[in-house]
Amino acid sequence: MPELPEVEVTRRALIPLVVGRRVQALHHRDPARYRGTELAAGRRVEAIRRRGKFLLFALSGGFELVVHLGMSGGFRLGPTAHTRVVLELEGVALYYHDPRRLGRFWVVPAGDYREVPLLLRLGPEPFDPAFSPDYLFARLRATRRPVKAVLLDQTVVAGVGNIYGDEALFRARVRPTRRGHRVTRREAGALVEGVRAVLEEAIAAGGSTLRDRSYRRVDGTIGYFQVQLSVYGRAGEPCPVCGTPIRRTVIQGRSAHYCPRCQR
DNA sequence: ATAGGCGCCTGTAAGC
DNA sequence: TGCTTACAGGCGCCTA
Repeated sequence: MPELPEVEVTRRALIPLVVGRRVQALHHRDPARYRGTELAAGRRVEAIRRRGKFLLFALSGGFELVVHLGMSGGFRLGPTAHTRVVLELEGVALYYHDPRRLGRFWVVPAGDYREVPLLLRLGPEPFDPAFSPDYLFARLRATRRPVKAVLLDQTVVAGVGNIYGDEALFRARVRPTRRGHRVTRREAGALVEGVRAVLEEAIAAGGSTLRDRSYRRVDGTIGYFQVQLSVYGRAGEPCPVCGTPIRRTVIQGRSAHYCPRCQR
């Protein structure tokens, strides 16, 4: 399911349900995927933060529950056919739904992310001033990888995934296959702006629910940003700007969509 | 450094 | 209809 907007929408929905409540128990049958969860029992949830695509639940007593939703994870208010973890809190239960089981939980001492190497290596948040045109330009200039691969690299910027990567490139009018070192300073600036704009709009729309309808908000409703997607999943359809058919290609083993006329 | 492939998992849609 | 294949919002690891 989730890229940064879906994770952020999840975070905002969970705050009023969870913050201030004590965790009574955390049930599951997969200690390899959901690690150290016995450490959460009896602790109060003090805050929920987000870093890239990770959710960070601050627990009383100096612990933290780190959650990564993988491709199909999400929280629901009731059980589903693919409930993998049940979080029992005072007065509420949360059901972690994850058909593909690619999501992971870790309970760790607060801020101790040695078990979550990617979290340690994450690049700047997209809305942080550190994710600046100069910064992105420098990162692009240093590599021959396709620019889309650079945007998907969580150590470059945290939270961009396959959908919003394509959309940001479309807005910046840069073709996803372009090599990093051939991106101009001006284009790097447009990419920073494109990433921020698309993420912001997607958060405001409650995230994107694609054709398979697998992404749902915590209350079970869908997100509406898919109606505003310009290129993602639209191969063969006309570009919303110039009408040229959208093309699909593969970069890093993942589909990439672009307008061959608007994006050079 | 980087591309390509596979693995982790399961579900759904498309193609024959 | 039934079977097979491709593909899916993520990420880590291996080989060349």
